[in-house]
Amino acid sequence: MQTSALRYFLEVARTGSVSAAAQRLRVAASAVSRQVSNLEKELDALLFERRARGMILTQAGETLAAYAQRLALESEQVVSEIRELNSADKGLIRLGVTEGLAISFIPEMIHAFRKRHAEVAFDIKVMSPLVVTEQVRLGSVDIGATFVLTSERGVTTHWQRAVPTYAYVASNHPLLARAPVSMARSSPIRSRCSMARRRCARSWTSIARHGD
Amino acid sequence: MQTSALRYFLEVARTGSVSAAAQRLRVAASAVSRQVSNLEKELDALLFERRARGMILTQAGETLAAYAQRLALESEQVVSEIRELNSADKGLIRLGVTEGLAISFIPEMIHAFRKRHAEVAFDIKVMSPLVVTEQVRLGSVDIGATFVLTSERGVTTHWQRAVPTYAYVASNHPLLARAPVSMARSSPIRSRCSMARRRCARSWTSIARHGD
DNA sequence: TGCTATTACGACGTACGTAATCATT
DNA sequence: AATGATTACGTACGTCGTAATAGCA
Repeated sequence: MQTSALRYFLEVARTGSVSAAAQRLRVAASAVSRQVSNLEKELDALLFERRARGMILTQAGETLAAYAQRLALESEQVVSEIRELNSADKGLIRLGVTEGLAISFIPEMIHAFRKRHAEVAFDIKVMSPLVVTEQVRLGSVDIGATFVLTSERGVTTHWQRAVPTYAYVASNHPLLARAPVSMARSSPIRSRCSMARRRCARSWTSIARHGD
Repeated sequence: MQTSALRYFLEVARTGSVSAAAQRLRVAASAVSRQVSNLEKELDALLFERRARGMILTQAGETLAAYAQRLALESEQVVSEIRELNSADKGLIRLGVTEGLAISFIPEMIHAFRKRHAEVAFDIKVMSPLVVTEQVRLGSVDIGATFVLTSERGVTTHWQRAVPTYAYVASNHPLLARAPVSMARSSPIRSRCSMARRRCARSWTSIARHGD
């Protein structure tokens, strides 16, 4: 992942000797010596003091060693992060959806998808629209489904379609007097009180994924 | 400084296109494509989604891009830090010394050294022993000279020698009654009051440099 | 003389560019 | 067709290892 010059250099800094570093790295001493030398030429600075019994870091060397050390750790970390990313998520798609979609729309979609890809599992979380976009951006979910989102940085809208939207109000609500309404039985969930369903507007349902 | 694979990858991530990245990097598109492909093989993860109009980062790609971005900045910073380190300090040696040495010991040493290397300048700062070791560790001075320092992390003692140490007291001080003393004229600096010089013990004068 | 780092040089590998090939619209 | 990514292939440059050389106790 990182350039071999820095790996060689770092090993020399650790062991204090070109030959010892070469042994650990399982390469010829000349290779190590050359890489260190190239590094010094590129940086236009001496990295080591050459002493009879080995190499001692100069100030510039100390600076570079501290950097290389940090870099080695971070790179290690990032690589393993990426590795587990695509092994853990293989066959698992995490969805973040708003309440309405979780009931009606998404289950059908998943059902259809799993007919063709039975090996894929879904993890569905229900959340508010704002949280959906946030989770998408953070990468906590792979795909978000929500109502119109004003274009958000870090989130790409990949698909959207219009769906009918309704307002549920009590049957004696004043709003019912102001426009034509289509009455309907309330859904089982809301059966405790009598409701009227009124068409309001077309709203956009969006499927969004983490992106630019 | 950093591997070209990451530079290429980062440019593709920025521009969202292999050909655009190649143009900016002034290399063939095939070279860029190959490096990205190699990176994907090495990490065993897809970094981009290939779309008709270009390349879009996957989650793994986002992770790597964030890392590569940070790395690019840090590496830039370290390189310039090292560059200015050895250009500014060329021919200038910053010394941190304690008071006594600044008067008697160091000037002679510098004088002798400059007979052979007239092009080297010295910047002498007088400070307390504790501060000397601290400044050495921080790299604020190149070389510190002080009395015995208990072994300090981050500071290497390169040279030390025994020097006679004296206590100066007023000539009528009670201490003078308790042991043999060798009287001496006070130094010009201290000529305002009459002093007696008394040998106390051998103390170690140390030359220390920033190191391990 | 023994230890270590560095340079010389031939062999191999990697990265590049040109050009042909895919894939998508 | 047109745009953009990828693959094929020959060349050039870089890196390696062996071996010779140089610097320091």
